[in-house]
Amino acid sequence: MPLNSSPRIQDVAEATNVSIMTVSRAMRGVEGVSPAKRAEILRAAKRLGYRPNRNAVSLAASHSTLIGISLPTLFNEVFADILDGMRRTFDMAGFDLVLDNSDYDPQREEAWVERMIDWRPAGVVLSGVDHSQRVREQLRGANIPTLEIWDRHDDPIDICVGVDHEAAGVMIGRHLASLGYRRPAFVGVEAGRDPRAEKRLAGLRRAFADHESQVMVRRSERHASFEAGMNETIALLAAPETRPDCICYLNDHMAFGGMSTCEKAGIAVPDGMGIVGFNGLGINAVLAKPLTTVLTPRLLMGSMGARLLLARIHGAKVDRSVSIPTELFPGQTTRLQERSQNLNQGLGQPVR
Amino acid sequence: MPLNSSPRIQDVAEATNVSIMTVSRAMRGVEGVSPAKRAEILRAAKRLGYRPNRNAVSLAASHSTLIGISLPTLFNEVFADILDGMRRTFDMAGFDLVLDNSDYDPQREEAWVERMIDWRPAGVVLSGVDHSQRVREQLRGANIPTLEIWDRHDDPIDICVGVDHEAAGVMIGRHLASLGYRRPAFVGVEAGRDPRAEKRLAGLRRAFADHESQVMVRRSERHASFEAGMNETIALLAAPETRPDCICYLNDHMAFGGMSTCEKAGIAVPDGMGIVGFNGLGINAVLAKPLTTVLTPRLLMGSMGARLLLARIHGAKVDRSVSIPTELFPGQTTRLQERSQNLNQGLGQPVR
DNA sequence: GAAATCTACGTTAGCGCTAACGTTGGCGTT
DNA sequence: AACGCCAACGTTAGCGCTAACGTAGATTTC
Repeated sequence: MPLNSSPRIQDVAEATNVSIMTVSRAMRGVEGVSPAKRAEILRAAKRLGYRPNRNAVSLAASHSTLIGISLPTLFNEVFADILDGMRRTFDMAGFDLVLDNSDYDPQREEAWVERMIDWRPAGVVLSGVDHSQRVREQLRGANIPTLEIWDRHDDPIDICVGVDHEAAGVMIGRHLASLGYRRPAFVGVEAGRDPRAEKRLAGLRRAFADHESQVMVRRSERHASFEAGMNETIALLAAPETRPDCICYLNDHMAFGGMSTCEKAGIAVPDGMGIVGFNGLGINAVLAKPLTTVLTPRLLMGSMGARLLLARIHGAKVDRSVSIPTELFPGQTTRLQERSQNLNQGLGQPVR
Repeated sequence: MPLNSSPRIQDVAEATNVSIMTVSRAMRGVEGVSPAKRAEILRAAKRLGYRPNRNAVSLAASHSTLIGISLPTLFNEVFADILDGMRRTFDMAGFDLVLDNSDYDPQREEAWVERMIDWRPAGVVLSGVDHSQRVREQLRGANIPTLEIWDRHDDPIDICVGVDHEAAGVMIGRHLASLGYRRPAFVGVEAGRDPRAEKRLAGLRRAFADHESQVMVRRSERHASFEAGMNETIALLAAPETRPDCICYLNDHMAFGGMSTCEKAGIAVPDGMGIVGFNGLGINAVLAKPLTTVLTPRLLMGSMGARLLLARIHGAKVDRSVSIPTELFPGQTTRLQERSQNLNQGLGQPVR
């Protein structure tokens, strides 16, 4: 063994007087080695500090133990949670994670998928289900187990685990409508930058269509932050005649920014204005007035997705599309119960 | 070329009637190929959809284009920022990132470093400078370019880029002392879980030693969250006789939890209690009463670290240890100027 | 008790690429 | 004309490992 170079399988073979194939079998726990010899080989390997070169293993096996993961961003607690949920599972199974952040840019994702395939990864994880045709073709063509996570779809590239965002939007809309809100607004980011948010907006519109209410929409050109929530809310409040009576935000951070803005402007939350966030982020646990939001079980989604992808990698038959239920969390930023329309109009007559 | 298998260099060589070595040179942009032939080869490669198998490249070259990155967690905005700062730089240079989260556990880090070395990575990034002796030996022994980021050290494993946390602690302490605070407290997490925080505490103690003030310390057993900040603050306020007059938190999130707790308890911030966070996190931009905190340029640190590591990988001579300056941000959670001790004691005499 | 079977190995032939060195032919030099 | 030189290729020998097949001796089968 040359100086300053790690030991190879050959070195272990020589140290134990067996062929390198026997060492290979012993190291991998494959059958065909007597228990005594296996123990001796493992001891020698440990003594010499031998560890298989993963590049060589990957080449010989025609695929690596890398899992490629593409998420839009890690600034978003949602994706950090999902990643964490997956990490433990993949780690325990001996896979290493190659991470990319697409910054919500499909072209970046496409370029990265191509590069990732060059590693012959054991699997690939993409966020959401909206991907370029080329990405779909490449992954299917290369026959790489692929998990789409966070959103759901009836025809995933391979398998998917996620939330039904349109249904969540409907749930929010019905809740608001049942509390008597009738002038809804939605604050998100530029169309295409977050397809999930657009689906929730579609659900919201569907729910309010029953009440013949239009949904006002504002989209920030920046990312979905506290500040963006403030700015768009200021814009929504500018014209009193078109002022909404409730605002649904893309997430809790924006919603918090929006709520602060309303209160600074002297608008009472939840009576003058209903505020709804999304995701149930950490911040909500310490707000004096917790946000009404939708809880999304992200860690669970991550670990479930990872386990499913592992099963798929090992050739098991798994569900193609798994839907994760969400839950509406009624905070103090929406009314507790319907405020009578009549009272609202000052008629002074109780309804019912 | 077999069905359902990607083209190899051989296929391109046959399509263009040259040896595979010429294709290899053309693809890599290495000299020794005429411009005409190079163009023809690249055209054929594109047409066939040929892309070099990275596992084979890595094996033949005896090292991969992977960069291993170990961060404690991504829930912490700090590390998400640092990662993002590095990502762009590495991405543009054609490196792929293998990510691990150690959860602040040195043993996990050690195990991961060992596994990472099996990939013969082009470089490794670790967070902080506190690593087991074995990690240091392994990385130095394998001669892998290694960047330690976020903290600084005079004898890094290889190179380091970070903040001088003890100096930051001193800066905070002097600021508080200059404003007349004399009963400081520090709220962090269990010792060993965040060595940087301990260094800041040491700096804080050093600054207050000049005023013969002891620093009260509380450490949460949970992670540095809003809630943990609340809980430890409640504990600090429990005994009125030992109540501090200012509290430094491990980060802005904890500080926000602490500030909310004080105000709920009827303690005026900043007069009755000074509150200092750390890092200048996103939340601070939207708080009604911005926290006094220390701004740490994390994106800059990430991209600078990445550029330095790249230079190191390419064999350039670089500084072993780079210190990044921090800046104290005076928010509204510490007094604006010294409140006279005399006035404080009701003597009614102006000082000086 | 001879054939069939099994256990515990070894041998051969790659996986797909690159470093290092070899070869060829055209060109300038004297 | 003889030589050296260089650009533009090709050839050889791996990188470190595994799949697939081969084989010797022990064990079982009927």
